[in-house]
Parts: sequence; C-alpha cells; structure tokens
Amino acid sequence: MTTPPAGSLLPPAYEPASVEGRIYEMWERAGHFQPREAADRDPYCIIMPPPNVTGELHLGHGLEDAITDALVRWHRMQGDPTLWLPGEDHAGIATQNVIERELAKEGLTRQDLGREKFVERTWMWVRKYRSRIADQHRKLGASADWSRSVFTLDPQIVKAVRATFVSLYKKGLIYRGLRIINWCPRCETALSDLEVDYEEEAAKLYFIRYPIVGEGGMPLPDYVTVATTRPETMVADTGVAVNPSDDRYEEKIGRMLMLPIMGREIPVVGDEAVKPEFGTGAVKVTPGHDPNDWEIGQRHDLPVIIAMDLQARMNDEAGPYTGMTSEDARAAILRDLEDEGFLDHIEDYTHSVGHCSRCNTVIQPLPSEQWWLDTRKEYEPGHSLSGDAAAAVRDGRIGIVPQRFEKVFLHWMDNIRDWCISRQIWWGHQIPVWYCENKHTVVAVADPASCPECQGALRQDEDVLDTWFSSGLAPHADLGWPDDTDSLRYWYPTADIQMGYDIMFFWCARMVMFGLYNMRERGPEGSMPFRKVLFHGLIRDANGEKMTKSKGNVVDPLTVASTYGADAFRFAILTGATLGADQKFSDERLAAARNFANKLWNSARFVLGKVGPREIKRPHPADRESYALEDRWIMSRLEQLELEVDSSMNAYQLGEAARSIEEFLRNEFCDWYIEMTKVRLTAGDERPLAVLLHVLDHGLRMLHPFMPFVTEELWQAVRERIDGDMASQLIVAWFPKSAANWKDAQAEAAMEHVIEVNRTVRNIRTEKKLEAGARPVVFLRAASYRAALEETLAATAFTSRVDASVVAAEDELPLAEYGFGRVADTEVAVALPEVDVAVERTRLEKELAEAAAHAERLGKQLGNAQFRAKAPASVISGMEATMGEARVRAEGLKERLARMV
RNA sequence: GGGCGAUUAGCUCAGUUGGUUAGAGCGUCUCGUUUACACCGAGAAGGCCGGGGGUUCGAGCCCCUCAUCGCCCACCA
Repeated sequence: MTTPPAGSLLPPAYEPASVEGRIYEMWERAGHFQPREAADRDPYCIIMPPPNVTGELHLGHGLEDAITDALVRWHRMQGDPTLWLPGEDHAGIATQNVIERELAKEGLTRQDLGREKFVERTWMWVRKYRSRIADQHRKLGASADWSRSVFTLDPQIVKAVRATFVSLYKKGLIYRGLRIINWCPRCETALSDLEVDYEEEAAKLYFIRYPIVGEGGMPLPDYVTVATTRPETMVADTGVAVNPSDDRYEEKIGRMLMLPIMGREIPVVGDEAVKPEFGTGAVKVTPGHDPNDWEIGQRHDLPVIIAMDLQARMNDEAGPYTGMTSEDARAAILRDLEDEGFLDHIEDYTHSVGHCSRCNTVIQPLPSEQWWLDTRKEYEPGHSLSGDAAAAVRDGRIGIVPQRFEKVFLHWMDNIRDWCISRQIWWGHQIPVWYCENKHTVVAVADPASCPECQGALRQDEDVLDTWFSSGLAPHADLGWPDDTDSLRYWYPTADIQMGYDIMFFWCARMVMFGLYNMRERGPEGSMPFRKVLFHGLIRDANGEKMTKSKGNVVDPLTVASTYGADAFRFAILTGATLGADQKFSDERLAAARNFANKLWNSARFVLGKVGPREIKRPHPADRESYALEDRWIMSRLEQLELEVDSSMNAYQLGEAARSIEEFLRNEFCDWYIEMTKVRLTAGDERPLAVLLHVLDHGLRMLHPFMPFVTEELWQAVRERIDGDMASQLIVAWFPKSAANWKDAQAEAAMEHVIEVNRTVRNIRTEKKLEAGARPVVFLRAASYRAALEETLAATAFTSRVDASVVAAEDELPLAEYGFGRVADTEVAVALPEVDVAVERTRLEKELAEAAAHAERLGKQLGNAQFRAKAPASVISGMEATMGEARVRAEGLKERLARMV
C-alpha cells in the first residue's frame, strides 16, 4: 500500500479508481472483515442472501450490499463483534438451465452426458463463478467475512439438509404423495406453488355440447353444454359436474353423457364446487389435467386419465390427436367439434395462466407422485412449522421492517399449503431416501451401504430438493448445525437479515420455520433465525419499468461503480427510496452522489491543507467559552447530527441517516463553517483548525458505513493530524455518539440569525444587480443579536463581499441610496449606486404584509385558550418568540415605509 | 374476490410518536474564475402535500370516502 498523500497533495478531484482497490485490500489484509468475538458485547451477525451461483450481481444485489454493509460497518464501528456471513446458492433449476444451454451450444443434452458427468460439469462452472461473485461484492466494498463463505452444496450444508429431511420425515411432516402438481414441460420438473407466475391472458371460452345418453347407450337429441378454456383436455374428461342445487340440471345428475369425438360415456355428477352462474353452470371434469377437477374426481370416484406426456404432448390416451403438441391438438379438436356440430359457440375470455418462473413456459397441472412437506401438521402438541413461525412474528420475537409486511407474512403463513419439495432435476441436494429391491425404504443422513432390513442393494431416490429447502436452513446451517459448533453457539440467533420483499415467502418464511424447528431445543427466544428482517424494494429503470434481460434495461452495478465510484453508487441507491419501497434508478442521482463524494474530498483537502504536517488536539468542551460563535455552533450542530444519526440507524432508517449527514456536511459545514473560518485562518488565528479537523473526523466516521472508500482514504490522512488515540483504520474506528457536551441552543440561534442576515445581504446584492466585484457599505442595525453580528462581522464581510459594520438599535440608518432588509430585529442596509423608490416601496409593502400576517396568525393561535391549555410549553414559548420577532419586523418595516415618503 | 402501497416543487424522492413560515438533490433563471471543490459558489423562481369530508386548540402526518397508478394473495371451468 502506498502512503496516503498529505492533505495539500491530494488531487483536486476524488478518483475512485485509484483508491477503491487499494483501500479494500488494506482492510482485507488487516483481517477486519473477520469478527473479533468478545464476551462483553452482543454479537452482530447477518447472513447474506446467497446470490445464484451462475449469475452476475445485479442492482438488487448492489442495494443489498449497500444496506448490509452499512449496518455491518456501523455495528463494527461501535465495537460489536460483527460477522457478515456471505455465500452463494446452487440455484437448482436456474443453474441447470444455464448449463443445459451451454451444452446445447455444443449440440448436447444433459442426457447425452448422464447425471454424473453433468453434475461434474456444473461444478466446474460453480468454481469459476463463485470467486467471480465474491469479487463483485468486493468491488462494491462489502466487508463480509469471505473466509467463511458458504455454498449451499458444501458438505456441511448437505449434512444439515439431510438431517432436517430425516427429522421431518420421522415426524411425519415429510411424506410422499400423489397430487396434481405444477409441471413445467420445458424444465421437466415439478414446481412449488410459489414458482408459478400467473399472468392475465386474453383467451377464448369454448362452449361444447355433450349429448345425453339414453337407455341402451343411444345418444338423445338433448345435451349438456359445458364451457372450457382448454378444449384439448376433453380427451381426458371422465365426467361433467353441475351444482346439485341448480334447477336446470337437477334431473341430469346421474345420467350419462357421450363424450364427443372420443365416444366415451361419462357421468353427470353434482358437486358444490361448481358455480351455477359461471358459463353454462356445467363443467367438464378432467381430473388428470386440472387441480379443481382432480378434487371433484376424488369426491365422485371418477377415473383419472392423463392424456399428455411430460413434454406436454398428447399421448396415446388422446386417440386421434396422439403425438400432437397441446396447441395443435386444441386446433384439431376444435375443428373436429365444429365439423360434427358439437361446438356451440365461442366467447372472448380473460383469465390468468400459470408460467414457470424460471423459463416462462406454460405450466401443466399433472397428477404426480412427489415429496411434500406438511407445515401445518403438529410435530408435537401445540407445535407446527407454520404455526410456530406465525407465532414468532405475531408476538414480536421476530420483527419485520417495514412493519406493514408483517400482515403479508402472516396471511401467507396462516393459509400455507403443503410444500412440494421434490424436483426432477439433477443439480441439487439429492433426496436422502433409498429403496431396495424388496421395497424397503431407508431414510438417512449418511449414505447407507445396504438395506438394513434385507441387506439388499439400494438405489437412491432420483429427485433433488427444492433449492429453497437448503437456503431455508441458512442461519443455523451456515453456522455449523447440526453440529454443536462454537460459531452456532456464539452467533445464533443472528441479529438482522435483509432481502427483497419478493422473496419473503420463498426464503424468509422457510428460514423462520426451519430455524424454529431445528433449533427448538433452545426455546422460543434462542431458536429464532434472526431478530429483525428488513425488506427492501425492487430497483426499476428510470421509467419505472422492471429490469429484465429481455427488455435490455438491466444495469450492471459494477459498470455504475466504475463510472461514478462504488461510494456514489451505494449512496445513491441507499438514499434513493425508503426501505421497502421500489425505486427508480437514474444517472442523475448517481451524478449527485459522485459530486457529494467529491465535495467531501475537497472539504478534506481544504482542512488538511490548512492543518499541514502536525498533530492537533481535539477541541475540549471545558474550553467552550474560548471558542468563537461559529465554532460553538458547528460543534453543537455536529452533536445534534450524531443524535439524529444514532436514532435513524437504530430505527433502520439508513437512507435518512445518510441524507442527514450529507445535508450537514454540505449545507452547514462546507457552505458556512468552512467559509467563515477562512477569514480567521488568513488572519493567523489557528483556533478553528481543531474544530475543522474534529468535525471532518466525525463526519467521515459517520459517513463511513455509506461511503466506505472515500472516507477511509481521507481518514488515513486525518488520523495523522489528530493528537490522541486513533485506530489504524476507519473501518474499526469508533462511531461518534453524542455526549451532549457541546449542546448550545444560544449559539445555534445566534448563528442561524447571522446566516439569515448574510442571506439577506446577498439577496439585496443580487436583486439590486450590484456588480460582482463591488464591496458595498453595509450597516447592520442590531438589537438582540448585536454581539453575534459583531463577532462574525469579518466573516460576513468576507463571505458576502461587503464592507459591513454593526450599529446600535437606537442609531438611525441612512434613508436614501440603500437597499433594506430585515431579519427578526436586525435591520440590514446595503449601499446602492441608485435606488428606485417605487420598487423599493412595493417590496417593503409586500414584506410587511407577510410579516404582519405571520404575526397575526401566531397571535390568533396564542390567544386561543384551548391551545394554551393543551399545547406543550416549549411550543408555546417558541411561538411567542417567533411572534415577537415577526411583530418587531413588521414594526420596523412600517417605520421604514413611513420615513420613505 | 380479498389485501397492501403510492399520490408532497418541472423531475426523483425525504418528511419516525400531530406542534412555530413543508425539505433535499437534480433541473430552470440571474450572477460569479472570493486563495477546497466548475463533480463549484451566491441568489431567485417554483408546493391550497391527489379530491372531498371528519377528529383536534392545531393535520402532509390520525379517521372516513372517492379518484388515478402500482403490487401481492386467491383452486377466475
């Protein structure tokens, strides 16, 4: 590492590219990302939502890094033992799809390779991408403990997954069952309900006549008309259902219908699930291809016919349509129905169609034998996975930020259904179940050598588990469970966790259920996976559109970071919206954040340049009286900021904290304090140096969680200039916490006044179009703030470029050739080359009206007995003071107008 | 069919228990090379806080209602 340059040698603009890599390496080499465990402080642990291992980091990950790193750095700086535990997710279907696409480029399928070779090949990818993802996090400044990075297929996690499976199986919560499932014909696997995205689509509702069969199997001229959106499934119809209370069909129940084309007889059944008002009130029942029909079929013992194969092609149950795709079959069937006069009519219809969330293929509901997790079943009296999870949130053991998501979480948890956990893919945790030739089933954590019952050879279940089954174990599994490790004992329950609200059910819900269950020996408090979960919003493009590869509007966070700097990126994305709300991502915000970083850089350049190569003691509150008004003001304001930042951070209002620091540094420190010190420094008064350095130091400390690189780079120079105990690096320096030693309401009020007076002077300068280089004579006729104005007179003269003097309240101000203004009870007169009396009068009159109205408004409220009785004293006294000032101001304006003639 | 969110300056957004004249950044206009910064500075313009009603001494904030936009959930043949 090169030695940081002295202040005066800093380049005039902040260059992130020349700083970030070096600084990150410095932190990492010093081992600051690895926690220092300490007994006397509560540990702070946060688990990173593991990105998909084959993916690139996107803006959402960038936001997550910004949020998490801010929290982590803040805690670390407060001396908490802090662990940010990173990882990557094997992302079963997503990764398998990527590898299959790669194979396709070589003209291969996964079947060509076979399972073993395919998995091997996928591992090669994983090894390549894992380090790449970690590097991307590093570029953004993430201070995660890479030495502990966890991959969801690590042996440790395999053990945890199997232990969980075995335990839940033994409790009877995991079972194998035949149900209608969501089948993706492209991925060729079952999906959970969550992995199906529904989209509204314009479609048709087809009305088809099913003739009634008379005695002896002869079709009658009468028929029942059914309505369907999927006519191709009629080849698998095994009944028609009507509502038993529907008068129209009362006598049809029990009769047989002739299934057109197929020529099969199917019964009419009465079922409450049928809504008489929909369509014709009669529904064709296809238990093999529709979840509702499956239920109806079960209730009426209807046979199940499956007429499609696993690629959604019609199979030999489909008679003449065998081999067709479902689309072709639909067209053919409609044509045939039409020809034979069975098609009654067609209506336009809009309904939602399920699509695979991974490949967008239309989902086919199919009956299939799958592994399920029953989250509602009690595994011991009074305890179920979902019941315990809901209770933890309901009674506040797990807090949700923002709180409104609590309702969403609970609603889902209270209405949860069995989770289909098996997938027919190769990449993932293979289900730890083995079968022998004698139909014995072995469920075990360790691979069994042979069947324990008959010593027969075993064959493992081919399926793998839903990826979220393993990520759902993250908090305890990443820390070593099922082993009783030191890490698990020390860091569990973790403190906070953060994720997009879009994965609340996928991830958060599962972690809560699994954590509470697997760690249940620790009791209700000790078993929680985390105490607070933060849900952030989604990043959209500048037009508010969702970023997707197909739209081509995806923004790469690393490109942004290299253009504007990682700090600017983090600052912009963190202050762009409130937690939980979506945000639009725009270049303007980035540029503003970059400019702020540069502003900070230059303010430090100024301070360091003035301090030069020496060490200075911090200002001491005991010497407060020896400091100038602006010194006491900025110190008081700094403390106030520290209080605000502390409370914002504690309330997880990260953006608010960052914004308030920026506002302070920009608008108070740079715009006023630094400018005001210039006169004194030029005059050889060095007292402001300690204050400049101290405020800069605290500002950098507070800003560090948000802009780690530029603050660390600057602080490396600052720490050399401060006489006292200083950490070697800002990343582990203490975070400012106000002790209220410099609180000074009077100084704040006085400085506010001085600032307003300066603004008034400058305003007059501009309004009267005084030449930029002119130094007009200015009189400040002061009353209450005379001392303050006198003390800051030189600064006023310098920063507002005037020749100023303070005169007493009883002194007369000159009447002509001056522009006038008023701030509270201070009157401002700026000498002008010429004055337009009429214009001046109009302006004064307007101002008078405003002041009078303000005073009257306040007077009215203060005169209200109810208000006086109920409002807090501080509000009343504040209002009285303000009203007094407004009155004095109005009086002065009146007087001036009277004398203007 | 339920539920949630948003609506504040031209734009993007803050505004945490209701309290004195509602803020920031960007943009716009005017001026400016004052010894940190033109990735800058000074000044200005710009808001009946979506509409209506209510509670209160007092509402951007609480309640009701309407409107527009967006999202989530739900077995919408």
